[in-house]
Amino acid sequence: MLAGLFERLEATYGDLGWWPARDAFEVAVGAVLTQNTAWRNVERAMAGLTEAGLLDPAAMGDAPHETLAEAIRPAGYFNVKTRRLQALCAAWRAAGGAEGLAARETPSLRAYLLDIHGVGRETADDIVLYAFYRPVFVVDAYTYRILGRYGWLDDEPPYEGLRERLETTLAGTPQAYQHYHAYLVELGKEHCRPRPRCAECPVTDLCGKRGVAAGQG
DNA sequence: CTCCAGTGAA
DNA sequence: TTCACGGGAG
Repeated sequence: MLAGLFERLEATYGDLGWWPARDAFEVAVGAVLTQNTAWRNVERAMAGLTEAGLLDPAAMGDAPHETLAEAIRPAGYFNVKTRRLQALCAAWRAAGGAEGLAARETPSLRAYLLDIHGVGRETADDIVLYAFYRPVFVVDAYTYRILGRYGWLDDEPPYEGLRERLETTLAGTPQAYQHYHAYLVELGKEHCRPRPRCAECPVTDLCGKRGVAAGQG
């Protein structure tokens, strides 16, 4: 019963205030910047972009590599992320901006985003869910780790299969999926870490692998 | 599987 | 000092 897990997480965390952004483009930029990067550092990079006047598809897309790289430096991987952001800008403009993208059906939107250099499945689904409010469960490393320990995963199902299975099981609204993903990230950071801290975990009584020796989970 | 890279907590 | 980070490409 996954529903029970998410009910408990909702009771524990409520609204975590995800995803802080002013518009769809800002969500997409944040999604690229946060790849394997702490959100704290993404906030600094976003501030750098605002300060440099680059938080805009045209300005960012036309900026010199060095200029953009310098602005996003705190987020790390600044050279690869600069190329990815500029690929994002090119695709964003070619699609007719946020309006053009919003006009697409969800499968078409996902496919279009996945075609962009630097936009993988999780980044695409972040954008689809948080920028365009489509009902998509964002699967990430936390999802595999938490649900695996929880005892809900058979072994290690492929991304798409797991995503569809979760969406079928939960049948949630976009808002529900926005919260669910935030809950798993929070739980994964605070308790269900690589080395689990089960002692103060809010869902330990529901977990199939509670009491597992810390070190290998 | 290996880079990419800065930042703060443990 | 190591570890971990709202991952993805080559």
